[in-house]
Amino acid sequence: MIDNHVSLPNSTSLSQRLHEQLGQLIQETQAGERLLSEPKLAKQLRVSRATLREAMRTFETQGFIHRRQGVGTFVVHPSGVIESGLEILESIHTMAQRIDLPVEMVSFEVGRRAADKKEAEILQLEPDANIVQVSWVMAAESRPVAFLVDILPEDILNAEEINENFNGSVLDLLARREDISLSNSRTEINAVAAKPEIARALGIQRGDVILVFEATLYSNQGRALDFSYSYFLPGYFRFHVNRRVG
Amino acid sequence: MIDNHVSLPNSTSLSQRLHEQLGQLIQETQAGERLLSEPKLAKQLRVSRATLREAMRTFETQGFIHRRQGVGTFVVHPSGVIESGLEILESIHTMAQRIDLPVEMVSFEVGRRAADKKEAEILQLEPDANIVQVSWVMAAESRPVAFLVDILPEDILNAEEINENFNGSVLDLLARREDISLSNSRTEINAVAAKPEIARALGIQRGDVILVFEATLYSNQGRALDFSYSYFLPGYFRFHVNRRVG
DNA sequence: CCTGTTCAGTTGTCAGACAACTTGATTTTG
DNA sequence: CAAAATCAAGTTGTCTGACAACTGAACAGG
Repeated sequence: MIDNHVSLPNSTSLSQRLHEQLGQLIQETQAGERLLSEPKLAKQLRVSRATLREAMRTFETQGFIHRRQGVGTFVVHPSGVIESGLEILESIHTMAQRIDLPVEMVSFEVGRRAADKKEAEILQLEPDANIVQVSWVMAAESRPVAFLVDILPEDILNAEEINENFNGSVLDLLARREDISLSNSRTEINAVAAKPEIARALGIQRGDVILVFEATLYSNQGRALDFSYSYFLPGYFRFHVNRRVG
Repeated sequence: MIDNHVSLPNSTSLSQRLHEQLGQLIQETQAGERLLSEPKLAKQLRVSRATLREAMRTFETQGFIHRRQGVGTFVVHPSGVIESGLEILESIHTMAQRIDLPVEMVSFEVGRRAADKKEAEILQLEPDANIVQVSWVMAAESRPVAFLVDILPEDILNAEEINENFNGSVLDLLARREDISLSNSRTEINAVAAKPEIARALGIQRGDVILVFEATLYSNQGRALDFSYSYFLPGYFRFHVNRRVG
């Protein structure tokens, strides 16, 4: 057995591995069941109790386990796949792959124009600064199911770069970039009646029901990198959130 | 100065206080700014570094701070109020109060009937077990804005208890109960066209756009306590989620 | 039967230490 | 002089061992 004191290349992999192991353990444990005590679990997973507790905190924060002093740690509700809800940001493309839904990109447009007032404010730009707009329609089984629009400052991503590398997700494009580090996205959720241009893109009637996400993506430095509208045809996707009691 | 080693009544208040203090500190710090180093911050907040780090994990998990080994901890995006998104479960009633929206309960029904197949499965009941159904319409400025339906096993909450204590939220009712401890809720989000009964309740046209939440509330033991449909008239509420990059 | 006590096991918190990493200044080297 | 290598200080990541606070069950005494 390898002593965990040896100098491994660090690269955040210990936390990461631990997180995955613990997540798997929680998933394999039935709701209501107790976990091994912290000292035992720490020994078994070959980490210190402090490190284990930090990892546990992430799951507690998300409501998957519940700790009671003097009693133990209990699994609350594995409920299928952990972290497949909205709390983790992933591209629609990745999401579709995960549920084995074959999709295609049926139309694709890149434009360049001045930002309007709302866009400038959200993206923290001077008025009339230039933005790049990427929009496309995603189809499953030859049927349009989502209409995606991304709006970015021109200095983040220019039109050429998009035309070269776009594979169905601005998010994936940004994630591969070395010079920027993505952090999180604030996503507003709403239901609307389809406006004519949306209806046309999705092949539905004007006024039909649409689920829309309005999201702002931030870098680790707190800069707004991307503002997007995502219009989903109800029924093809199931979005859920795990909500903790306050 | 008081030594923090004295025996205080514990009651989870240390973690709680620390969480609030840290949350406030993060909110007061501009996006991109660095926090004090962990040893300094721990000394200032009068907790050990280990405890501080656990608290920081909760904020990191939610994407509010970002830690870089060897560099420091940075605030990502305070963005107004922390934890006001969907990740925290609160009643519509509480939510309305928080944004100073005066609301009233314009209709209210309690019924008792056998569970259908879907309900029995979700609530983990035998088929044809009895359930209690509570439904009501919430109005703001004399206009219906939401239609709420709660479905509970009869042994959790009986009709009499509801008639006595209902103040506009089954969640608040359950939260006050000593014999059960709430944990989390899995909430599915969708957009639908209003069915006739919903349209009637909300005073809109059949087929109008409605935002609907389908939620299952779980206890700490992993039991499903409540299954609910919440129909929201778009525009009166703003729901958002903070999504971490995976 | 009921009540209070004890005890083992659990999570909560602490202090101090070292490892790994980053950054910028300093020194060395070509 | 310029570039590369080294160093130093400061930061987060992790470990160890310890004690406090709490819970639940077993136990003793009424």
